Order: sequence, then structure tokens, then C-alpha cells
Amino acid sequence: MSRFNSQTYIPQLAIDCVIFGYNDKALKVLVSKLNLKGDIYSLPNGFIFQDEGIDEAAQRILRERTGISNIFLQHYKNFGQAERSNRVLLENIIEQNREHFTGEVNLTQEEIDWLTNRFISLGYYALVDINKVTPTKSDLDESMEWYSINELPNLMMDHAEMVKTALKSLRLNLDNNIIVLNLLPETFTMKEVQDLYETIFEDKYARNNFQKKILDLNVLERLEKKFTGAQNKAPYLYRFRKG
Amino acid sequence: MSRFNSQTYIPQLAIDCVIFGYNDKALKVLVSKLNLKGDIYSLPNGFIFQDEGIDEAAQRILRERTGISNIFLQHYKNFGQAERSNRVLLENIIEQNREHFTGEVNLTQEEIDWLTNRFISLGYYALVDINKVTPTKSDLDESMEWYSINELPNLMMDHAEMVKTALKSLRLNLDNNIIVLNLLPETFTMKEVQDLYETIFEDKYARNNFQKKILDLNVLERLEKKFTGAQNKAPYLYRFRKG
DNA sequence: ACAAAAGTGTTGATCGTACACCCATGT
DNA sequence: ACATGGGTGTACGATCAACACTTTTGT
Repeated sequence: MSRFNSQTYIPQLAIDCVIFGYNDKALKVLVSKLNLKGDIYSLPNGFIFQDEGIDEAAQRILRERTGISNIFLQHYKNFGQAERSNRVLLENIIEQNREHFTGEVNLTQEEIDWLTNRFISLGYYALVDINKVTPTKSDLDESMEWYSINELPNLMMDHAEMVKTALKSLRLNLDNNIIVLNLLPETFTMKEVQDLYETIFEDKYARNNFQKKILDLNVLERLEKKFTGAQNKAPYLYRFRKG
Repeated sequence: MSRFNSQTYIPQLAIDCVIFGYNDKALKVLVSKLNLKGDIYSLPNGFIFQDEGIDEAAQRILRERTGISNIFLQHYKNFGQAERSNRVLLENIIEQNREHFTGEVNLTQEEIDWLTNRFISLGYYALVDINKVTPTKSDLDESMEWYSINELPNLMMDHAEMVKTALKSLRLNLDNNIIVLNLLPETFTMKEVQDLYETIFEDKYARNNFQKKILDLNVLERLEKKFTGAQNKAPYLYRFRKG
């Protein structure tokens, strides 16, 4: 079965996803280490089937890598400079992995040509509840793991720039939305929301004013208190209001 | 010379441009009428050369159609539903224009196949000083003209939606920027700026507060007065501050 | 009783809007 | 002088940040 060709996929067009998660007061990004010599790290990506919409393709790629559906997803930028190609990178990799490609991975020369062409990439970012995700390798991946955004490995091609740009775009979007709650579990305390904002913006906010601002958005409903065993007043739990 | 093929252009990928201009207190969009039977109207568009960046391609397309360079240009959305294709439209057109295609336009069957494939379109909008533009037809156009945004003809495919979305995106961008001054000539009065804003947002603003708001942005410099011959105080001219 | 952290209230500054007034221009 | 429209200043109200205070929890 030939996987990479223009009958199956739209040629020269890729989707690269910056998948944001959050725990331990750190913003995380899902990154794969390719199943190749040379420590190649990449954002989760894929191609668009000929009979598939671009947003659907992004959702499918995310589903394949995280196991969850209906993910919050946002296109933020296209990456399409003329020089943007895997060719040099992949030619080096192929040199070092010749037996691997023709053996286990089993790529034909046609497929290699297809893959090393110039590509234009549609940049999406996604926000997920990290606890619901099961990071899932493709057969080209050696690993698929969360990395703190401040401790990312060296990413291939322009993927580091993609993470940067996606974060900027996320911050802009947050000014008027509360999409960021997609990063939290079903229920959460106000302090958790605040920690999340402070992590994303790398800033500190006044506790009382922050609470007021968020509650004034009228999107949260207050549930029972959460008794943590700590010797202080028990915080309320909140969740997204449905309708 | 075969024009439309995958050696020259990136296949299945197009750029559609919403080119905004402004005069007579109306927002205008540049639209072409295709040189075909059936009154087909289209946004200016084009394809991306294999050795050309996407933003450069958009600039080139704009230059070809307007005669000016260094245009303010903004990508605002991709259009990539699975069903997005010229096929049905073009097959009808070809039926009605068979002799035209094989004659004057001289498209080969390969080119027709290439053009009727499913396409993903990168949506850009541009802001131009309408006085500097020389609308320029390609050989596929019968005309290339400005239409008031409220009096657009029926546009082909999803081009009407593109105009709508581009306008929304323009409004959002204006909240924090003054890019809209790209629509005005070199020098202008405060009233002209206000008229422009009111046209774009379809709203009215208080004269004095509007002036204060714009001047507080610290991007304009005041020039001499403009004596119009009207029996009232002469307004100042302004222009973008350089540095 | 006390420490720690959550919840609420109050004040002061800042910003946008509404109103009022003055100024220049040509008939 | 006067009508017309441009420019500027002031006052009010809403919004946001800083400070203070009260409440709850477990030791």
C-alpha cells in the first residue's frame, strides 16, 4: 500500500499542530521524536485526504495523536516560504537510515520524492485537557510526549517558530475569550484558572480582581466546595455553564 | 506554452484576494467579470509558483491586478472544505464556451483537468488607495472593476462569503490598529478618516471624541489647513507620521 | 488561638462618552 | 452679521487596579 501520493493526499500541503496541555503549573506541548537516527523532534502533523476538509483533517490528526475528538482547534497561520522543504533534512536522514526506510518503514522512491517536495503548512493550535489525552505514536514515531514549553527539545524545520507563533496567537485570542478553559478538567477552582492564566502570560495577577473579572464573564457556574484537607477556607469548584 | 500545471504552480492551492478601496463614502471591492458566457464574477485570484512564497504570490497577484507594489496585505482565513471545487461550475462553463476554450483561451484538456480539481484557497485581503490603482484585466477577464460592497454582483463559488469574512476580519483588526489609513490618499482631513470608519463599521461616531481617539494614537502629524471654499473653518490636513 | 488561603467590599485612577462652548470661513 | 462646520475643554459614568477586611478550614 502506497501511503504518500497525490491520489490519496493533497500534494505539497501539510498540517502542523501545536497541541497545548497544562498541568503542574506548566504549559505543555505534544512533541514526537521520529523513529530515525539523529534525534529528530517534530510537531504532530499530517496531510489532507483528497476528499477531506482542512479543519476535518486537523481534527483527525489530533484524534490520531491524542485519542480524543471534538478538540478545541484554531488555525493561526500559514507557513509558506519558498525555501520551506524537507529535502535537505530528509536527504540527510535518508543517508543515515537507508536500510530503515527500505526495510521497516518501507518507503518507495516515489513516496520519498513526494515527501521531500516543497510543502506549505497550515498551522493549527489545539487546547486539550491533558488528563484525557493518550499520546499515541504513529509508525514513524519513536515517542510522543508532553514537553514543557520552556524545555522543548530542538524541533525540526520551523517547528520551534510555529510554537512561538501559536502561543502569541493564543494570548491574543484569550483577551476576549475564555477558550483557555479547554485546558482544564471538567471542574476546577478559581486558583487553578488563575495559575493557568499566569502560566500562559508569564505574569502575576491580583487574586481578588482576577476572580471578579472571570466571574463577570458569566460563563462559570459555582458548584460545591472542594475540601482539600489544607488548613484554610475551602475553595469553590466551578465549571462551564451549559446554556 | 502550457500555463496551468504542477511544474509551474503548486497544485490544488489558490489565492483569492479581497481588495478593498474607498471613495465617495463607500467601501469598494475589486471584482473581475470573466471573459465567458454566463456573467461569471470572481475575486482576483491566482496560483503560487513553485519557487515563490505564499505572501509573495499574493503581492504579485495584487500587483498584476492593481499596478501597485508594497500593498498592505493580510491573510485572514483558509477556505478548504472537501466539496470546494470549480468542477461543476467549470463544466457548465465549458459546455457553453467550448469553442472559446479551444480557440482564443486555448486551454488543453490537461489544463482544464488541473483547473477543475478540488482547490484549497488562501484568503487574503488588501487595503489600497483607490486613486493609485489601475484595475488591470488578465486575459481571462472581460472586465476588472470596483463595486461598492453593498452592490456586489453575484460572485462565483464562495467568493461572496470571502468578502463577508474579510470585512469581519478587517473590523477586528481595526480595533487596535490604524491600518485603515492604507485606504486613504497621502494626506486627508479628520472628517475623511471619520467617514471611512463610519463606512466600514456602518455606524456613527461623535465628532469630537473620534478626533481625540485618533490623535491620541500618536500616528498622525498635522499639516497646513485645507481651504475648500466652503463657508466654514478650514480643516487641517494630516498624514502618517514617518518615524 | 492561630496560620493560611478564600471570598467580598471599598476606594481611587483611568478611560470613553456626552455635552457645551469657542473659532474660523465665505456669503 | 450669520450660517456652517472644525477644534477644544469639561463633566459624568463605567471600568479596572490597589488596598483593606472578613470568613473558613485544620492544627
